Amino acid sequence: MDDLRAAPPSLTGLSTYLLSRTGKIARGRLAGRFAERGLRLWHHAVLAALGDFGPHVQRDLAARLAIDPSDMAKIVDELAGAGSVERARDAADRRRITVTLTDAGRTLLAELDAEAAGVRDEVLAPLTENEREQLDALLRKVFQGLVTE
Amino acid sequence: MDDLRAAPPSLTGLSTYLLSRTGKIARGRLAGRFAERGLRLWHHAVLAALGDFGPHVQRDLAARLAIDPSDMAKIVDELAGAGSVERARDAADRRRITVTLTDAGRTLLAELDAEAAGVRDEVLAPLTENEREQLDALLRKVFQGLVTE
DNA sequence: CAAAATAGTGGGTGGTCACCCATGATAGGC
DNA sequence: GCCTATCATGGGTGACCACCCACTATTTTG
Repeated sequence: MDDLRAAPPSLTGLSTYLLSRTGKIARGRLAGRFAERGLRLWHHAVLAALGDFGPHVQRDLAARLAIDPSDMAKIVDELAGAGSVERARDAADRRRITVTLTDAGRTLLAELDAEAAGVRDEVLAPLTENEREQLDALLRKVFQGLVTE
Repeated sequence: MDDLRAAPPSLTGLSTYLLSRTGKIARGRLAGRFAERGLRLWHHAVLAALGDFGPHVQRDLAARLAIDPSDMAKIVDELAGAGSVERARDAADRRRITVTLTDAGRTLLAELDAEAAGVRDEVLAPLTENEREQLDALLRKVFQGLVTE
């Protein structure tokens, strides 16, 4: 138990510490898998947003994901370079660029989704199906509280 | 609902995504509070380890918290500068440095623990007492699975 | 039509983080 | 006693991240 490697109980006794640690490990694992493809988590988030909501004006994409428009430009640029998304000037307002998922992007998104599901299953392995649903419901409640503050 | 700010459901549908996000927010809030005191999360972790397990040889402290010994040296140096810990050469093995919590350090630790508990209460505000215990039990199970892999 | 606001982009900054190596001091094995 | 391993430490690196500013092109406002 106290094998010189055990984390301090006064930390592990905090739900938020466990939340942090487990969340960080989960994120790290997924980031690791994405890195093998030369991708980062933001790439997945952008593709997911396009998959879920359809084409976006680039600025709206940044707003939705709460990221700096300048950073979004770089991410979209990388995705476009890989052929996962297409950029098109808006005819009505030529300042705007509409970002659309390509077929290749949709395929990539499906693969990344599968990776994410894989990591989730790994991380939640100790839980029964019923417990996973409980955890999900609780986390959703907490998350909802945080984003609507 | 879809107000251009909503996160992609294919992400929020992943428990690990919620885990990541909520964990990151919780960690960020606590880091913010600590930053006002010129401290970082590692400072708290070190103090907590000393509080829970008593004095440590510096190297063991690093091993316990899974941090690079070189980084631990810097953190301990900062804590010693603030008078929160004391460093003493081990008489038996003069290469080793034993780190001990001072009274001031113990006081600081109590304050940081209180901050951490405050953030936990903030983050878990949407949950009932019973739900918090459920969440804690589930997280502990997941965490246990991850660290004993 | 001039002035102000907006979109995308390039470039840079400061901070954290996890490393890794070199060095000097000390201990232990043989 | 000599060689090797271990400890603490200083210094540096590379990745990532969240920002922020300046500039150009374009649209909207008045």
